[in-house]
Amino acid sequence: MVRAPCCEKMGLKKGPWTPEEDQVLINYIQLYGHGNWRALPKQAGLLRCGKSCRLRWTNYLRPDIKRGNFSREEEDTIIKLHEMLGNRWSAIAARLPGRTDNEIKNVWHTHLKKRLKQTQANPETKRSSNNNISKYYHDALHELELEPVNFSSHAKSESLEYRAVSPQECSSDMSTVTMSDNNNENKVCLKVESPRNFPEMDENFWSELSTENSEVVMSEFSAVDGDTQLQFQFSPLMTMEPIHGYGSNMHDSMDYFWFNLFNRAGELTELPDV
DNA sequence: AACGTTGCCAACCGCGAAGGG
DNA sequence: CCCCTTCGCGGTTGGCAACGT
Repeated sequence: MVRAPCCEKMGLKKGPWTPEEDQVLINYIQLYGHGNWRALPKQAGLLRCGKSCRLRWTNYLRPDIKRGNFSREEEDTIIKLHEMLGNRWSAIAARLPGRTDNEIKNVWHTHLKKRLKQTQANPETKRSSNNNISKYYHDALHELELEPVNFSSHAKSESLEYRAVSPQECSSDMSTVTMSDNNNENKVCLKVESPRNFPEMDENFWSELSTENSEVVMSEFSAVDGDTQLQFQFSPLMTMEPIHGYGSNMHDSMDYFWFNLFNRAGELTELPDV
């Protein structure tokens, strides 16, 4: 394939944008939108390539962009999401309203990598981050108007800190959790009757969840009378240990997992109308 | 004050995916 | 299918400002 000529050879401008150029781009997009980035600069009267215009708009001029320093909560979210998603900056940005992938990437390389190193060297900081996971999980639930799943903590053995919660122990509004030891390879099997109104998720969601940095394998998924039944298999706890200090016990792992689950569910329910 | 170094961030580059013809 | 264009993503760079010597 023949690559398109670069901007300079076409006599197009490169480098920092001037306020005048910004205004031209904003005015044009407000009037006509940005259906075709390649054609846009010519139509708008800008001596830029379409790619440069797109970048300027998506990373800087878009009206919904949040400027200014990242809050501690945003930084914590980035660290958590980076654990789950790796260098998928656009996927991380999709979960941080008003922040761009470029901005998040910069923050990661300039601040958070360092902070994470310090965090891993300091167990006390690690503990406070764990509390944030729980917070995000509950925030996500609240946003989706879902009831929290009732996990009851109980040290049944060294490797298992949750016990089964009988329906009698839960109020009628609560979800129920049943748990059984799966004799097969020391795995723990957890069956969850999900909260009401649990969002519908497609195959991609589940395949991504079970294969990517995740120690959780979904073994069954079915919808019964409008309710969703989920069954997950958890690897032995020792395999959760390497995840940067999370999952050192079952409680952390469950928070981690539910945060992951509901955060993604939230995103899927907020897909824009086509 | 002058110079070198480091940190930061906007912008660029190149690749791969998606999609239309 | 294949070819080509367009778009989006992640890695990298360049220039500026702050800081150190």
